[in-house]
Amino acid sequence: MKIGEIAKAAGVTTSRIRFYEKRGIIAPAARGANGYRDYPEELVALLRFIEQAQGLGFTLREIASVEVRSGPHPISCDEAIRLLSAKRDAVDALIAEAKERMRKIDTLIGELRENQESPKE
Amino acid sequence: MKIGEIAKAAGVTTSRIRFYEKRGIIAPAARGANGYRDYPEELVALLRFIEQAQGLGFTLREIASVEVRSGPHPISCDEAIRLLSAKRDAVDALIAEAKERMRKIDTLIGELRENQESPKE
DNA sequence: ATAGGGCTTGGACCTAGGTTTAAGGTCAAG
DNA sequence: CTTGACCTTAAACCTAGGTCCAAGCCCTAT
Repeated sequence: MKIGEIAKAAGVTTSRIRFYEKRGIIAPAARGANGYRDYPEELVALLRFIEQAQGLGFTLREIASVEVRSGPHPISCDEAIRLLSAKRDAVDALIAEAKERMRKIDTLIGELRENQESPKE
Repeated sequence: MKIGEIAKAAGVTTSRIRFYEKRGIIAPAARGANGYRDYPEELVALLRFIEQAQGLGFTLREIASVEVRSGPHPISCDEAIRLLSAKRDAVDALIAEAKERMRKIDTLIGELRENQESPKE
């Protein structure tokens, strides 16, 4: 598959694919006789995985550290589980913080509303 | 308070404070006769709030939209409630997003563990 | 064979959020 | 009065994650 085809199939831009290759997030593509990049269809899954991982808050660096070493089946090792667990904890902490902040905001809103109802103080 | 003092008190760098001022995240500081920035102690709390908000995933732009207006000209009670409510909704959305993120992470971890138990297919 | 797309490269540019640096002014202590 | 710590500015630089562009090749259809 040419770069445009795989980009379309995976729903990413061609420039992004080349960017990923340049940064080592994906392996350099094989080249046809004309110099065009030639991709196996499996790369579609990988590109989707990268997007998914980014959506989960992973940096490209983190993704590369998992993906590059483990080849075509990227998400299948202890390390991936370790990284995901760490990320899970981080997201959990984020939620706790956000809830605390919301509680504070709610308190503040409540106070303001009271102020409004009894403007005299 | 001079910039170094307030920076230390708030646990941020002086360059960051100047950067915030330049970007309009905080109001321009008063200046002493020597041209030095002179800060009220309340700014410590604001700087801490900015860090907190960033920790919750808010961009500086979003933070500025609330902060700048609550600075020089005190906003009305109504407007404060409106802004806070918008913020509340944003935090709420963030929490929802984070929960979804965690759900996906848990799913992935589950799949990986299954993969581990039944190795190659 | 000529037009149009798609491909190649490198490098410039972009937003976000800062840090670092250069060149200089100020202040308090010794 | 000199030293060192602190302040001022603008501008350059940085990482992350990309996009855009120019100049030029390749392929396919008409």
